[in-house]
Amino acid sequence: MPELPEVEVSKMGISPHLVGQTVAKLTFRTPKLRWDIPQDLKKMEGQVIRNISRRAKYLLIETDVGSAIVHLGMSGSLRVLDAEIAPAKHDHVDLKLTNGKVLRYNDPRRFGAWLWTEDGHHAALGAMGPEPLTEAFSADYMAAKAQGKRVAVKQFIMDNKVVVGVGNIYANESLFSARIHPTRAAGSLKRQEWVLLVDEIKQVLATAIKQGGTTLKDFAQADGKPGYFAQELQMYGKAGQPCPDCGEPIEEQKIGQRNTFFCDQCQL
DNA sequence: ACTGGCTCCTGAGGGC
DNA sequence: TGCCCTCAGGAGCCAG
Repeated sequence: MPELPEVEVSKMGISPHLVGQTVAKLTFRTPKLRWDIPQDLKKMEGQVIRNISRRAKYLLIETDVGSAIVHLGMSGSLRVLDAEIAPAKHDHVDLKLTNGKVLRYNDPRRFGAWLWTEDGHHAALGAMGPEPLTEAFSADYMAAKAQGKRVAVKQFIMDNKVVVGVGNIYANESLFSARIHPTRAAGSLKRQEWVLLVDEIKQVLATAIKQGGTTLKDFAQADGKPGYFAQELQMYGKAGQPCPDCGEPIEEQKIGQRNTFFCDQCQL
């Protein structure tokens, strides 16, 4: 399940292979992923890739005539390969370069997306909260935004309109690190608790990106598993196991259709 | 304006 | 060994 760190690591992994290269051909082996794949993407053919950028969990492959907007969904991955290598199962998109390489998109569950924008705008990119690793994502911002909200704090920090890029795994982990109970109403957190939580979210995301950075060769996490950060996880997927802090069994509960792991003793 | 629930898809994993 | 059933999960969309 690519979360923001995985997307960032993917960006760092593919950028050196793509930027400055010319697109030879785009091939789609499925008409749709999460949404229909727009034929306009073929306008990239013959264009030079100027830059790869990231907004939330979307990657933008930028050319002078427009940009491909790529989302990895929960099982998507990007690899740069020799173009002669035959596509495998679930290899849905090829972006072939004139230098004999191909950017290949694999996505078993097809929750991902390839979209097209000519002016940098797209409905998928609209109405999003700040990036978590910028100063705009602060305790003051969150305290103000959460005022009067009764929604569970876990759902709140996973809401892209509040802040982008905090997925289920990192929401669980950062709430434990901040010792805040996931079912608390977002509006009930004291300012000091936002200070702690915001700090933990930033830290856990930054650490995960750094970990990914040490294994850049494997930037494409093709399976749905947590990946390189797995050994760092304290809560996620550990129901029944002892809390690393107090030893009480870790609880599991659905919050907003999402599996949630927490320690009833430590998280208040 | 808020909030909760549904939906897409397929592989993995549990039960028998 | 193998089949069948259930479920996870990002995020847009819809209904109440």
